[in-house]
Amino acid sequence: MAHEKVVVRFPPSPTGYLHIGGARTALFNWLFARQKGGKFILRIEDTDRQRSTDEAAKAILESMEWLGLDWDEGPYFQSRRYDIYEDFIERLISKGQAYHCHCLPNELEQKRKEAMARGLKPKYDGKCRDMGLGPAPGSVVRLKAPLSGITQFHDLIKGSIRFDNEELDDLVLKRSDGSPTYHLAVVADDINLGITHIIRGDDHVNNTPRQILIYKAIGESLPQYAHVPMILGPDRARLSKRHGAMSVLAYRDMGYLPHTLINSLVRLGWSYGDQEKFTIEELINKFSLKNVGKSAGIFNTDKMLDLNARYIRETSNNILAELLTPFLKKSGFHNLDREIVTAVAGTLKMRSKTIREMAEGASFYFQERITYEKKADKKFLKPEILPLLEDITERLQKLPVFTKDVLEKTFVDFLEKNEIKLKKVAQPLRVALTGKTVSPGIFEIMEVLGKDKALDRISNAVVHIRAGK
RNA sequence: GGUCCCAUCGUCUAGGGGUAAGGAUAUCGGCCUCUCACGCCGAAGACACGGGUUCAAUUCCCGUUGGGACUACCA
Repeated sequence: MAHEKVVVRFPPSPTGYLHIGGARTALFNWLFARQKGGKFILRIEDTDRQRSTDEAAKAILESMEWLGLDWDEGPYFQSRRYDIYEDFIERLISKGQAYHCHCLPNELEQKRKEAMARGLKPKYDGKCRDMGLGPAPGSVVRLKAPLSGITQFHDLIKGSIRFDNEELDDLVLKRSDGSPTYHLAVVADDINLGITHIIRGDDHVNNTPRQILIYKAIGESLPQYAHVPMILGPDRARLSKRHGAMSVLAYRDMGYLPHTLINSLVRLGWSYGDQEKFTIEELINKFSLKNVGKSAGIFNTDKMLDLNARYIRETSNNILAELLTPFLKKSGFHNLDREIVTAVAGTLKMRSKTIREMAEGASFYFQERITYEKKADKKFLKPEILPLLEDITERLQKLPVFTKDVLEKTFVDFLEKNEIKLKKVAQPLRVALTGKTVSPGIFEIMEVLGKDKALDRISNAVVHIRAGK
C-alpha cells in the first residue's frame, strides 16, 4: 500500500480533436507518472458509437506524440473491451447491486419534466428497483444505489468533498443496446487496469460520487482523486469551438514549438514560485499536485507567444531549419538548400514569435522576383539615392568574399567617403533587397542572399527607380 | 431550480494574521539602433462585497454576490 506503484490514465473520447484542456490533463497525468516512476496509460473512450470517429482518435494520438507525451500502455479502446464490462455488470447483478429496468425512455423523460415543473429533483423514481425483473428487449441495467447516507472523498487538490446520497439516483450502467455507459466503463476499466490515481478535470467532481458508489457496489477499494480546475475561454465560459483555435494540432500549425505548449499548459493551474520557464526534466522533478491551484484559469495566448519567441531564440539554427522547412514548402518554396534555410533561420530567430511568422519573414529570400511594398517603394526608392546605390554597387562588385563582416567594413568606407550615416541608405537598400521596410539586418541579408542575388536585386531597384515607377 | 466547486493586477500567478502585496505577460513611456525585433530602464495596474474572530485581516469563519461544473440509455 505504502509503496504501491502509481498507475494513471488519460481517457479522451474520440469525438473531436485533442484540445488544450485535455492536453493539460494528459500532461499532469504524464508528469505525475514520470515523477513517481509509475505507469501512464492511454485509453480511448469510444463507447458512444455515434459520435466517435477514427479520425478523431488518430488526431488525438498525433497530438500526444507531437507533445511528447508517450504512454506506457494502450491505447486501449473501450469499444473492444465489452466483455470486461459485461462481466462487471453480471457480477453487480448477482450481488444484488444492480437490476434490470424496463422503463421506457419517453416515459422517463416525461417524469423528469414533471418533476422539474414541480421543482423536484429529476431523478429516477426507482420503479423497477425491487421488481426483480429479468433482461428484456429494450431494458437497461441500473445500479441499486443507496437511498441515504453520504458519500465523501478526499480530493488531492480540493480537499474533502461530500455529497448526500439522496442527490444521486440509480444510474444506468448498461444501455438497452447492450453497451456500457460512461460511468460503468470508467470504473470497470480503472479497476481492471489497476489505476491508483485519477487526475482529471473538475467537471468530473460531480461524477465522482456516482463512480465511488460503483466501486463500493463491486467491493473494490477507491483510487485517489485529484480534480484539476477547468480551463475557460476569454469569456469565462467553458472552452469550445467558438473560442477559436483550441486544438493542439492547430498550435503546431500556427508555428508553436511543442515545448512552448507544454510549458504554457503546465503553468496554467500549476506554479513553482516565480519560475516561468521549465525544461521537461525540471517539470518531472518539480511537479506536484499540491501546487495545483483550485480556481479555473483562462487560456491566454499572449504569454505563450512570448514564451514561444524565447524558445525559438534558444533553439539551434539547425533545428529551426528543420521546423521551418515544412512551412516554407507550404508557401510554395521547393528545392530548398538546407544550408541556406539554416542561415535564413539564423537571421530571423530574434524576430519571430512563431515558426509561421519566421516563414513569412523568410519569403523574400526565396522569391525569384521580389515585389516592392507600395509604401516602401514610394518612400525609399527615390531618385536622389540613385548615386549612392550606384556607388555601393561598384564597391560590392569588387568584393571577393561576401560575408557580413566584410560587407560591414565596405560600408564603413562607403559611408565615410560620402559623409553620410548608414541610416540614409539602409532603408532604401532594405527595400531593394527585400521589398519591405522590415527585415533582418541588411548585412546578414546580403550574406545569405549571396553576391549575385544581392547585386541583382540592387540593380533591379536602380532600374525600377530610373523607370520612374 | 437543486447539488458541488471556485474567487489576488486585463491575463497567468507568488504570498500569507502585522508585507512597500512579489513575479510573468500584455499595455504605455524612455534608452539602444540600418528597419523590425532583442536587450535595458521606468510607469500604470489586484486582494469581489458584508459581517464576525483577533491588538491586528487580503490571509481564518459565516453570509452575499459573481463565475464555473454536474443534474442523459454523452463522455
